[in-house]
Amino acid sequence: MSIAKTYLPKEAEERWYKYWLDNNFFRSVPDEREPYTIVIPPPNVTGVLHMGHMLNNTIQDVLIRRARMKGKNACWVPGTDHASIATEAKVVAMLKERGISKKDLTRPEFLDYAWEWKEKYGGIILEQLKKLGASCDWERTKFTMDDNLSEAVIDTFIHLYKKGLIYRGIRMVNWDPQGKTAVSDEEVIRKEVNQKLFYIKYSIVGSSDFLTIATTRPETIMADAAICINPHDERYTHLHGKKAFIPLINREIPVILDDYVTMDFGTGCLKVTPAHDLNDYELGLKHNLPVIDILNDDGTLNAKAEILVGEDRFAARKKIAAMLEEAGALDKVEEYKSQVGFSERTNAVIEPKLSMQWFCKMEEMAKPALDYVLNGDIKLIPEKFINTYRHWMENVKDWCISRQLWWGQQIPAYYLPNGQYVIAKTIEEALELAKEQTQNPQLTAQDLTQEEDVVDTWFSSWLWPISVFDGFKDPDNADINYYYPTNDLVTAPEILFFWVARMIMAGHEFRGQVPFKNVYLTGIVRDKLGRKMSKSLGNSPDPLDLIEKYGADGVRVGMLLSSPAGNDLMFDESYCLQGRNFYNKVWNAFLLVKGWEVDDSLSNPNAVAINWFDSRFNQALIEIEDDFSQYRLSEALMATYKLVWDDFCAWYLEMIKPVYLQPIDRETYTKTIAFFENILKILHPFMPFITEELWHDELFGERDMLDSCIVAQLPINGEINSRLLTDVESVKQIITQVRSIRSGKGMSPKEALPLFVKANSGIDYLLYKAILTKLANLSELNLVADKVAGASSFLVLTDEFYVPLNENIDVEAEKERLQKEKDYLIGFLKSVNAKLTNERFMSNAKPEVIEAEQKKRADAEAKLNIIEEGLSGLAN
RNA sequence: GGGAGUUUAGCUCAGCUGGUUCAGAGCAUCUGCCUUACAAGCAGAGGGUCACUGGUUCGAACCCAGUAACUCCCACCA
Repeated sequence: MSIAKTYLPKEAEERWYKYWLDNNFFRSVPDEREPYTIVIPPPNVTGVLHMGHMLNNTIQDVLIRRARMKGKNACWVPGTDHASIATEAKVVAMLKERGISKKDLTRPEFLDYAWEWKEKYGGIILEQLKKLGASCDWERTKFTMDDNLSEAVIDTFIHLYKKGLIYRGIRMVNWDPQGKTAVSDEEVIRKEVNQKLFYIKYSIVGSSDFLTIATTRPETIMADAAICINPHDERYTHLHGKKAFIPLINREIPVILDDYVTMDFGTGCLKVTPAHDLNDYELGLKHNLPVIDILNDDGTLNAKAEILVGEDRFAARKKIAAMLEEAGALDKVEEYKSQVGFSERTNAVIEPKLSMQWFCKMEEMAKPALDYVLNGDIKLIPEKFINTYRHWMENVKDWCISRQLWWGQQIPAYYLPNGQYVIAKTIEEALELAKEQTQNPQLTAQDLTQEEDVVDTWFSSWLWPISVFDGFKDPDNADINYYYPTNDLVTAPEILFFWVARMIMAGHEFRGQVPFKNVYLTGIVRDKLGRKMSKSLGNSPDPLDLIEKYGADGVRVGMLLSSPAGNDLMFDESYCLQGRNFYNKVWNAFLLVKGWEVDDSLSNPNAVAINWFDSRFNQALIEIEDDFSQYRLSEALMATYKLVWDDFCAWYLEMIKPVYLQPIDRETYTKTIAFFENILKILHPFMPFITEELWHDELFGERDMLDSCIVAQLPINGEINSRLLTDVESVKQIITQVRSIRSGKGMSPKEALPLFVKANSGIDYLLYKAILTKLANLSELNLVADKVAGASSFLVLTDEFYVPLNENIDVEAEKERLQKEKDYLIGFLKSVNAKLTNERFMSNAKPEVIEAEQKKRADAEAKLNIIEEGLSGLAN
């Protein structure tokens, strides 16, 4: 059992990261080079690295490092998002632990705690990104509540208000009773939930009749304003105009008619609860019904409920069911599945709630944002998302931008004593405006109160590509002029709408330009059973553990190996293992080359191998470039993987490697090192750590330290000798065939075999004698004019190969093999001939297709000839 | 309910404008090897009714229609 050679030591990752930082590799300032810019999708400041981040940031790092190596001025701007609800919730929880209640704090006191929290825990995720090797320009790190970024939020709010795009109004909004704030439609996650459908009897006033309604929310009956039935529903029309008693509280409500009610759902009767359901609200408006809001902001029942006051809505639901049962008003209860909205940030069940909020009109801004994508100014990768994007942009609704929180940018609205308000950046400006508006010069700042609400977090992150370059305060500064529009945005499809689309709107609105040219939408990371990774399932590996186990390079390669754009990625640790094995392979190839001793007196016997690999490398490079240009990162990586593992290690190094302990000639040595350098260059974006480590070895000579990352200038249009490439493919086949014969006969690889060639194709196999001899382990290689009797044989193209063995060959088996091949060729020729004699084929097919078929026929005929000769030879 | 997407080897995926009668890759599997770079490896091998049914075509994994299964997005049926 041999002991595995070591791979990249763990401390090396930290060492090289520090080296990059110390040498300012990631630092970017505007210069005369072409810029390449990515702004990071800012992770929540409360967040810790998860697998989605790993994928996302690996992709960004590959793109940015590649651009940097190609000589562009690559700038990756990192930062975090203040995430109002999530952060405020964490701070409240922290305060609770310390025995402090948010209620007892003033706004500034609370914010002090929040900042304290942010300073303490806010940088964790960015530190984690460094472990992955992320080459961000850390000096540019931004936070969505940095002074300039917050100021930009206020300025844009005022700008949009002045433009008439922001308004205030009472609307039914999605209320998060846990965060005690409104959230936007996009922040509501609908999930199917098993519920109960309660059938409740409402007795008709002045009669023994009753109506039964079905509801999932019996706790809201106290907020009922009417019972609605379909005007065509003959079961109930006689009750129209009558009144019914709400059970338990015995309040009278009217029975009304509306087409909205579906006759065949439930009982065909609908309880109308305008305060707690959007449809009911609209129905209420239509029928002029009162709005009775029985819920407090935290989801408990208020005094208007009359009963169960102070109880939580879910507790109340259970209790009221029991009470109804006792009162004989509960007809039955059925199991029922329905969609329930949950808060994206707190996971609380969303309550539709009528409240005064601030809104941003979207329609006007959506149009140009849609056009950018439709006309290709912004490319979505993969393209299939264009449809979804279009659908959303064409049906866009106004955006509720106010949040009843403290952590965030406070809305710059100031209320006057008369209830009116003014919008201004400062209280001084507000006072001036207020005096003007009220014609009252006596007003003082004390008369004004600023709006308590803050804006939605997305109202700051939609400015991100501009605000990170300070493009609001100073719209003509050197950074924004140089870096904006940015190049690629890499993000998850789930935030296409509430982030990507809005950034495009903001880009147009505030700079008249797209914010980025390409949007690469990654897949969702799932486990290998296809389940989304989540804390509750416990199926998400800790990325830092993976890095510990497989190395950052291994994990990066693992993430990329199976993540085509837009397709979800079924993550499995075995990919990381494959990544680790890969960089270990590179490491070992390095050890091999490193161990060679050069003898300058030797001449170079490897010209063919060197020329071949040179061509092969240039060919692969074109393929890799092409994959990258189409953002096919996993394919680019796989092409690189095969080039390195198969072509370089398995074939090239085996071709040229000298016998153990023998020296190598200078030319082969130099060329091989040059190849290796190129390989390190193409590997670097994928595996920055090991390539950096190897790059600095003395094997590759003295070099300017700073050059080590900027390894540009690959021979993109290098020469490709295609004849050599195809001939070597034949040579490889010959080698495989000989090995296969050996393995089929149970012979040791050490046993050398003779090989006789009857070359019909014109390939000069003597050119490849050294390679064939070495890799196929031949005792001799001879060209012959005639068939060799009694030998194992095989065909490559139309060339015949004979391996005489000591034992006699099995004539019958050989006959059978040849016969099989003959049958195949005959069938094949039949099909080719069928085409070539088909008039329609000849007249419809493209000339090059016909030509190809003709060549196929000629080749097959030649082969058939050889096989027939072989067969007749055996017959004798 | 509306829209989009997927279905190719055990697994994850390629397959560009339709053009071989072995439909490709990586991983996994099987067999043989501790051959002095690498057992985290080397050599060899096996593995597929391209979801199903029809159609168009000289020719279909690819185009069209239908069916089935799965996934995602959007949507107010209590």
